[in-house]
Amino acid sequence: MLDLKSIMEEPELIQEMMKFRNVDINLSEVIELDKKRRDIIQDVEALKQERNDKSKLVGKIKKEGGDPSEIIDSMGGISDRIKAWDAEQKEVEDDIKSIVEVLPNILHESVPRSLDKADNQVIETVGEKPSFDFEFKNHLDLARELDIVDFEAGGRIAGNNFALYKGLGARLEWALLSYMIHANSVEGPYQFIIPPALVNEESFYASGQLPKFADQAYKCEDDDLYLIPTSETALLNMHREQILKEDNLPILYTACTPCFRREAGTYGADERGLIRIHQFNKVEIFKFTTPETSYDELENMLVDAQKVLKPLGLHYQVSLLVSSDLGQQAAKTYDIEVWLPGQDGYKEISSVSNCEDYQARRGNIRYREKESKKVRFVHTLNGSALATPRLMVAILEQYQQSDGSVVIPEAIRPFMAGLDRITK
RNA sequence: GGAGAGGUGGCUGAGUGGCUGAAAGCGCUCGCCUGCUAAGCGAGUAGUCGGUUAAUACCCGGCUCGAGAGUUCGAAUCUCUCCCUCUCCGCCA
Repeated sequence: MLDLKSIMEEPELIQEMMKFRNVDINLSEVIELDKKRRDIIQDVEALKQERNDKSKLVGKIKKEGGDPSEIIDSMGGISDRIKAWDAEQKEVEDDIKSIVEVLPNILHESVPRSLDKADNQVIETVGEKPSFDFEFKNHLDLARELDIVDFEAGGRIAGNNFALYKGLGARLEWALLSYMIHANSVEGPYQFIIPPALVNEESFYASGQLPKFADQAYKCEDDDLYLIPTSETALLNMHREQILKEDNLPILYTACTPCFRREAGTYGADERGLIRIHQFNKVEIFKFTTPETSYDELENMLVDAQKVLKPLGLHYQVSLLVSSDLGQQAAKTYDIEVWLPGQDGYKEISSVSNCEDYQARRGNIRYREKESKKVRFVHTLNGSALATPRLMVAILEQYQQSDGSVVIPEAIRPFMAGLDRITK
């Protein structure tokens, strides 16, 4: 959620940013509504003051044994009038909120402004494209031949675009998750969390999923709970409605959860198999920081995500996303894209973002500044480190051998009882 | 799911209609004192919105004691609904 005050102060600037985020908005309506809101507040507060003053007087007169009925008579209907104004105020505030809450975050100054995703800037390339001196296979063929992923069974159990890992496939999946958790929380500084995979409406709102992206979520109607699309949704809300101590910041968490996405209307022909499925596992890293440090922490986070990826020896690149490619919550995002031979392209395997105070404001997550003792919104950052289905695709495709087997990256072997290869 | 208890400031915890935005303690901050990383003394210490302002400094006012609705001139205190936590029982991985 954007800050209403900054909208009032510099609407042109924000409108301009929204334009580069593909959002056409005229903020003059919000400004009008806010003016109306202030007018109402002033009127209703004058009435409330009168009510309070007179009520106090009644108490005083009664205590002194007098007769307050004259004053009580003079207050006829004042509470009803207040009630009416209160309702109107709420209406105006709801109108403002309904406009502002669906606006995306502001842009950090370092974010390239473009409406064309092709302008994403590759800032780093690691490793090289593997070259095969045989006819290489895509992950679908490999998985079928090695019998490690069963889409048919997944479809039978749940539906289309649900995957089922099997045998060594399941073990590889589990090993990857263990490896990543280990990298983040044993070798890295993140505290390991296993949060609920279902969250309530408040949590879903705070993370930015509601109201705009309700149609992308699986909802349990009977309980008003939502299946998380990422553990970010859960981790953010660990501190919802709290005031943290500056001394405790930054707070660093890593979590491993299944992620659930309806992906309504997003499936393309090039995204069959494990590229885009309704349920997948992901290891997330998350930070609560002060505003002053959040961009340094973002850079650190990008390094941390690569610390997980690099030892796997995969070829990948890092991109700085342009304005129009950012998610709603993000003010700045780096994507890590791994090379997938079967796609003849790079696919996002991690996305590292600074959401600044966008989510903190929605979830009312604040901290007390040590010096000034003032209460301020924290900044929140999230990143994947990493998402497994695509990681598995990358390993299968990049590590495939001419005989159809797949070599397991060395870093993963300790998590697979030393197994070094998946064969038929 | 059933029975009972409870949800108050950073924390613990008083408070059953006006003198309570809230005792006391802890914690924290500042000052004083003390020949030493202790103790003592004093003061301060919720958030948010609006007005005012150069000011996110004062000052004035509104709101907030789990959430919402109600009774009343007036509600942390009374009534209703909902949510959550704890204890016991039941059920179940």
